[in-house]
Amino acid sequence: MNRNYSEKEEKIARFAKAMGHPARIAILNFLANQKCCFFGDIHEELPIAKATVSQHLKELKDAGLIQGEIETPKVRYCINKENWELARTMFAEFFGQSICKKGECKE
Amino acid sequence: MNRNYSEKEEKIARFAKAMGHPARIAILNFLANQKCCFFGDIHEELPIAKATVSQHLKELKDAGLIQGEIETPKVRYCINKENWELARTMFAEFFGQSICKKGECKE
DNA sequence: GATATTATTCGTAATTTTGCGAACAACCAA
DNA sequence: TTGGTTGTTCGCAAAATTACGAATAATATC
Repeated sequence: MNRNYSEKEEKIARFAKAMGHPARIAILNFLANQKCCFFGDIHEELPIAKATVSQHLKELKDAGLIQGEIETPKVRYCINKENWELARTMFAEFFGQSICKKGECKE
Repeated sequence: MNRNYSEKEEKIARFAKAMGHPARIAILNFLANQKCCFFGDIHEELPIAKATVSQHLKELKDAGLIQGEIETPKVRYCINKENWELARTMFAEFFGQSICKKGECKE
């Protein structure tokens, strides 16, 4: 047992964890395509109770991937563009790592 | 409450969930850079017990991101290149979605 | 056969996640 | 003031996740 996790590792894991549920992926898809973004519209799209939708939205918000603002009596949700870009970059870099670049992988 | 989740949504969520822990990100980083890939080497890199490492490896394997083969008495782990590519593509597509392309997002 | 090496599996505990309905809060309208 | 609409929060239950040490399996070596 040796090193701890780097901040980068923690960060990408945080994003990934937030994306680790189909409902949250569906929400992000929905918001990314901007078919409007009130809570009710999101809820309508999903096969789960509103309390559960609210919970998923909170997790996405806590992870920084979305943001919400009150437009009484509704709440408008949107992608957090800054962090969306950050996540895009981090995942691209992560998967962009060259495999076996040193030819150490036998096969 | 309306539609169910698409297979694509389920799939990307599955990948994301597997990546949703710093230890598993660290493992993937390690393997992607091929500093060798025996269980012991991976365990050495991480601040957790071997039983826990084994569990994380199992989850990554179940998600399809890695594969392992026995080279008695050791076990060699590697990135599953096919699914790694699939994941790379899916995440790129996911984040590549244009935001507010229809100009519906006020701000 | 006895022992050493390597990694998985078992059993267990603590915590987190997921999900729901009911209750609540905030505001507007009648 | 009494409702009506919209979402969040509360309280709870079931299931999954994370973690560990001990036990086990599989194979080599003495």
